[in-house]
Amino acid sequence: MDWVRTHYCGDLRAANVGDKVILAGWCQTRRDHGGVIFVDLRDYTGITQVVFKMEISADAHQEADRIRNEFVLAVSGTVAHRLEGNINPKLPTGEIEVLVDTLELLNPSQTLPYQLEDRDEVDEKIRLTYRFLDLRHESLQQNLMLRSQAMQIVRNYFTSEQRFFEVETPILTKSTPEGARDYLVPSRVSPGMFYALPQSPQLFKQLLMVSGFDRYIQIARCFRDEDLRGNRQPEFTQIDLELSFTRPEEIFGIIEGMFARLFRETIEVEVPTPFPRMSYQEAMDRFGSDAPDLRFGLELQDVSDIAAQSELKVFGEVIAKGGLVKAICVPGGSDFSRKDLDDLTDFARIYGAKGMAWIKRNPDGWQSPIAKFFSAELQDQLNDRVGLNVGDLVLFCADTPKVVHDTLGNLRKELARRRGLVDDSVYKFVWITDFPLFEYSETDQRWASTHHPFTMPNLDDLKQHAESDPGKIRSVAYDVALNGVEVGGGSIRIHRQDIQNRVFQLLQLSDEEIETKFGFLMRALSYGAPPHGGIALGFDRIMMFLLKTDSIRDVIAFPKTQRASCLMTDAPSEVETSQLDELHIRVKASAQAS
RNA sequence: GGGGUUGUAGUUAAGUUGGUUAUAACGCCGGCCUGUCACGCCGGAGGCCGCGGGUUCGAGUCCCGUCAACCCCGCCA
Repeated sequence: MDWVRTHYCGDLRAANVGDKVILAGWCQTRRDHGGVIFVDLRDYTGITQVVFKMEISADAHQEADRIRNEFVLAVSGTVAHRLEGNINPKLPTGEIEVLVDTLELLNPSQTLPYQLEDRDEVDEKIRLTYRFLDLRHESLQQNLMLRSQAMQIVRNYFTSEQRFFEVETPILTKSTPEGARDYLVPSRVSPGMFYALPQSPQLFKQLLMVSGFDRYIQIARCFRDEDLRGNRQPEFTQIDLELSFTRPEEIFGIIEGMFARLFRETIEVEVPTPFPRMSYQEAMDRFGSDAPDLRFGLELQDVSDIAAQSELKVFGEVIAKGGLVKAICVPGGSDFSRKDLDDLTDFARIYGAKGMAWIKRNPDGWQSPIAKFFSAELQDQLNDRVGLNVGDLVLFCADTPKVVHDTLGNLRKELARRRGLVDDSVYKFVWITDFPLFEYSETDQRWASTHHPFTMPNLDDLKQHAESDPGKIRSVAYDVALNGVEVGGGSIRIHRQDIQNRVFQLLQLSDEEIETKFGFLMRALSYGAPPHGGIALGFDRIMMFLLKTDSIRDVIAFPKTQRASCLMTDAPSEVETSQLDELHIRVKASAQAS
C-alpha cells in the first residue's frame, strides 16, 4: 500500500464522510473491543495529536490483534463518521472515525520501558537510557522544534540582514591549555601527538579577521572537559561572531537586534533595546555578581565603615585584613523565623561565609545577636545606610571581598526566590563592561586571564599597573547577562603583536611557550592584523530562557549525564586493544575498569 | 576533589520501634465484552529491596564502604 505520513492528518480532519484516506504513523491502541479498535494515531512531526476510532474488517482485525502498544502502522479506509462539536478537546477520540479496509503493520513495538505519557514522573536515568523514546514526547519535540526555528532566525539575521559570513572552523585542532581542560584526540599518524577539540573557535575567527573576512558568524559546537551543571554540558553550542574595525557599541547594537528579533519571533516577547550597561565594578558593588539579576532590588550595601566602629571583634578583624562588611536589607523580612535564618546561614556557608549576622528591626528596636555591639548612634547610622525600617531584616556578610560578593550575590537571588520577587515573564538584559583583565589564581600562584589571553587591555591601565598591580588593569571585555545568567561574552581583541606579547609575559608564559602554543597567532598579528572584536553567545542557555526550563538537557536532543556519559549509547566506553595499539596508547593499569 | 537528595516488580510509589510469605496503582500476559475515551469484569505472571561488607537469633529497615542519577561548591581562559 502506498502510504503517507500522518502530518497529512490536517487533511484528514478536513475530510468528509465517504472520503478515502491513507495514512501512517505511530499508534497506540486504546481499546480493542470486538470489531472496533480505538487508536491514537499521533503526528509527531506536526505535533498535533490526532486520535480517532477505526472500525476494521475481520482480516485487518487479525493483524490489529497482534499489536497492543506503541506501533507503527499504515491504514487505508473511508471516513465513516464525524462527530459534531468538540466533545472532549483533550481526547477527541471518535471525532473522526475511519472504516479501515486494509491495515499494514509496518513495525510492531515491544512493551515500552515506561508509559510515555508519564514522562514527567519517570526517573531521568530511564528517560536518558531510552532517549529515542523520550524524544517522542510532545514537550521535547516542541523544544527541539523551537531550537531549530531559533537557529534559523539567528542564522538569517546574521547572514542576510547583517551580512555576516558563515565559516566552519576545525573540530580537530590544537590544544591550548590556557582556560578549560581540553578534550584530547590522539593522532594515529603522529605517535604521541594529540589534537584537541575546540573550547571555542576563538583563534580561528581572529585569524579570519586577519584574512579579511570582516564579519564572521558560526553556530559552533564547543567542547570543555569540566564538570557539568544543570546549565552546563561538556559539548555545547555557541553563536560565535567576530568583526573587524569595530567597537563594543557596534557589537552591542548587533546583538541587541538579534535578541529582540529572536524573542519576538519565537515567544512573542518584546525586549527593550538598548540594554542597560553597567561596569563590572558597579555590578559587583551593588549585586555581588558579574551577571546581576535586575528583576528585583535587594541590593548590597557596604557598611564596612560603620561595622568597623562596632565592638564586634570579627568585623574589625575582617576589615583590618582588607575585607569588607556588606549587608542586604530585606523589606518586611522580620517575619523570617529562626529556622529560616539558620537555613540562610547554611546557604551562605556554601559560598565560603563563616557565618551570618542578622538584625530584625522591631517597633521597640533591634532584635539581633549582635545588637549589643552597636551603640545607639551606630544603630541609627546603620538604619539609615541600609534603609532598615521597622519590620525589615538585614543580613550581613563579613569576609574577603570575593567571599562577601559571592555569598551575598547568591543570597540575594535566594532571598528573591523565597519572597516571590522573581517574575519569570520578564527578561532583563544587561551589558557588563570593563572586566578586570586578570584574576589571581591561588591554585597556580599567578595571574590568569579573566576572559582569555587575547582580550584587549585598557592601554592606560596596562601602562600604569602592569608592574605594580596587574589586578587593576581593566579590559575591553563585556558580558551580556539575562536575568542573572551569563548568556554571552566577548571583547575587543589584541591586534598588535607587542601588546599580545606583553600580556603573555604577565601570564608568565616563556618565549618558548608563546612560540609553541601561539606562534601562529603571533605571526598572523605581525602581518597587519586589523583591529577586531567579537562575542560568543551560549545558544543552549538562550534556548533555556525561551523554553523556561532549568535543565539544559531539555534543549539538547542527546545530552550527557553529570558524569559526562551517555546512558543511551554507553559512551564513553572501552575500546579494542588493537585500536589503542594503532594510536600508540596504553591505558594505565590503575585506570582499567575492574 | 567536596556537600546534599534519591535508589524497593517494567514504571510510580508504600513499607511502623529490626520480626511470618515485601504491598498498591498503572503497565504486562490469558479470558469475557460492538461505542470506549483513566472503559469495565474475571484470572495470572512478575522482586539479588542498587551493589559489597558488618552488627544481630533475625536487616528492605541499623552501621561502614561503594556504584549510579540529579542539585550545588570547587572547576568552567
